[in-house]
Amino acid sequence: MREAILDAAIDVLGRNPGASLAEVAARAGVGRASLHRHFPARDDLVAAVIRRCMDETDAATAAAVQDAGSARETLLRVLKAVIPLGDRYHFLASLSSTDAEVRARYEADLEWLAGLVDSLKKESVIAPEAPRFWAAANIDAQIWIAWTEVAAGRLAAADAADLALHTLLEGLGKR
Amino acid sequence: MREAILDAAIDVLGRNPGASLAEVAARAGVGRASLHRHFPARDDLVAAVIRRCMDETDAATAAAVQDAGSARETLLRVLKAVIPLGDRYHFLASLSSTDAEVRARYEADLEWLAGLVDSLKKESVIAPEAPRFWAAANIDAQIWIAWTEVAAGRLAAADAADLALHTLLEGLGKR
DNA sequence: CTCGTATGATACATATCTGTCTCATTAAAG
DNA sequence: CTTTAATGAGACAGATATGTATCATACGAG
Repeated sequence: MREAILDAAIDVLGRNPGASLAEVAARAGVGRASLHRHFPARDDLVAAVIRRCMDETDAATAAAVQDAGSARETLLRVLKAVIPLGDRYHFLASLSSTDAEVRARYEADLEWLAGLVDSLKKESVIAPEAPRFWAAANIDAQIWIAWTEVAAGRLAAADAADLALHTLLEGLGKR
Repeated sequence: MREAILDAAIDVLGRNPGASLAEVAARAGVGRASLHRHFPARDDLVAAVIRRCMDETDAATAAAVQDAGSARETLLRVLKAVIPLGDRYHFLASLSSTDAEVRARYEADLEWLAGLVDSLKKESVIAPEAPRFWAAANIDAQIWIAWTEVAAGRLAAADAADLALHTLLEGLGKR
């Protein structure tokens, strides 16, 4: 029940952040009153979805990092783990949350990504002259693009992470 | 007057697509009634902003393409011309328009970009094995990232296009 | 200066969304 | 089978945004 509502909210609010709760309830196959029983106010629902999205990406990345040897392998594992969660990204990007906890976690995630960039530089995978935030933004962008292309059916899910990693490190130019 | 309202709408609705027309009018320094005189309904305003954004990007790219020798030079000029229009991108991305004309123009722009990718492949700038839409999506992403970093003050505007082009073609990896 | 037009402020009716409440029904636990 | 809790449907009031209408004022053209 709770889960069905949260899934529906990711889908509906991800496409249109201004959608009504009636739409979310309908998508979840649930009465509007029941939605309010689980999430008294709209903000409660939004906060719960944000928290759930972040929990899932954190868990996915944590599992991916487990006994990964190099930073490059870590990056590839993270891409493989996170690209399928692209709809979560879409949802988070579509909102501008003012919640303090949410903002703090977002900052922490960004800092973790920047730390990964540092490691990649230390291991000579990423060029040292690449700006830190530029690199982090590019990783994010590759995740976004890969998910979009997979969702559109133009790219096989199995190929997505490798293509993203290759593009990120070597670009699209002809050798 | 009209222009001031459209500028305000790009700013306000770009940040928050659900913002009220009162906010747009206030940002424009205009009475709410005057806004309705120029744009009878909300949809009229939104459609006008979309059309204006597309006109500006089309004009910018058309000027950039003027007597550009190679496809690579065309790409660089387009990046230089379009990155400063990032707020227009932000606005367009924040909306999901159902207007037929708007959708048709969007498809046309996308096809133009894909055609540029084809030219880049013919000139051996982009590797032939790079998927067409993947490449186009990456060009879009570089524009987005570059504008974001410039807007955040982390990147000099003069460096943005070159960095974007370099990242697009050669990636972030160490040579 | 005078007239006409555009603007801002305000009031108003309408529509939509939100959150609460009630009630009948259903499903599960005892 | 009985009881209890959860659900769906619907009614309801309040809040907010929208679109229209009115009126006084300021600004510019003639």
